[in-house]
Amino acid sequence: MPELPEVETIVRCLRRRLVGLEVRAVRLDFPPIVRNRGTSYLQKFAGRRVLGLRRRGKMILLDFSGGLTMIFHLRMTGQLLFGPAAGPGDKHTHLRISFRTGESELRFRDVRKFGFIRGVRTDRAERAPEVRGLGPEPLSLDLPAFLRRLKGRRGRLKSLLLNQKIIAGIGNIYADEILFAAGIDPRVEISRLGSRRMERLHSAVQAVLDEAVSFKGTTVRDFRDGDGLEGLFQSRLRVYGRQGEPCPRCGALIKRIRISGRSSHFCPRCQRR
DNA sequence: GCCACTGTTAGCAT
DNA sequence: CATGCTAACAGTGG
Repeated sequence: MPELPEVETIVRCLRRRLVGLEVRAVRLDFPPIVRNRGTSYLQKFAGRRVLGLRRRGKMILLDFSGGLTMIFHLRMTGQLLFGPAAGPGDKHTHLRISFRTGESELRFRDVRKFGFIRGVRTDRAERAPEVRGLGPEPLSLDLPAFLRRLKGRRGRLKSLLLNQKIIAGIGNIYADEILFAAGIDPRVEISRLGSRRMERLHSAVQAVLDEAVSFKGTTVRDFRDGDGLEGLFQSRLRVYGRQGEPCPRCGALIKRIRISGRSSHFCPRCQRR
């Protein structure tokens, strides 16, 4: 669930809470979420200060003094929460980091356990296996660079938007919203897109993601920011989850179909092949 | 109880 | 290499 706007929201929230804090202890309750070969790697973070937080696609990079970085991916149900340490916590909290000042701790929760953590040297963070293959950031991608990324690709447009190697950070919700904003059918073959529609697509990517970030992301079910608060964008969704409701533009009923295994929502009248 | 469904992506097949 | 399908897990709703 956390796509670019949700991850950006978490990063901005936690930056205010964590920067400057010194780690007291790292406790790991479910070792398989750590991708390092030895899970004891995370113990190296004790005694270090948080220098900053970054986002890359849907990944969160937490930089510590001494040149170490903790990389998080929340996948579908992961949460990164900062708050008062509460006893043993619930069974879905897999990692907790306590700090020398204050009673609050940072917790990594993940009901489905798809998310992961990897500790790396900061100077090698970009080369971590999960970060290395990511495409560029959509919000700093100008039109010519965007067109070059799409050139020579095949398949359905929606699958391309979801491909993190082409552009990093777009997931199922925003792919649908972007295609609605651009007025393009999600099933369209990429090769059939003319330059007019490529331009519309490019501006829709930026407009939708920008707006979703300003509304602090979308909470369908699990998403929370670093303080545990829900996003505000769910009421602004135009098509995602709105099958059977009238299109906000033309009134036709929103359809829901399956495209390469993912549910896809679109307006059959506004969005053209 | 059982089955279908869920926002991601690694790994495998084609 | 590029693209497409599925499993990994746990919970929810019909």
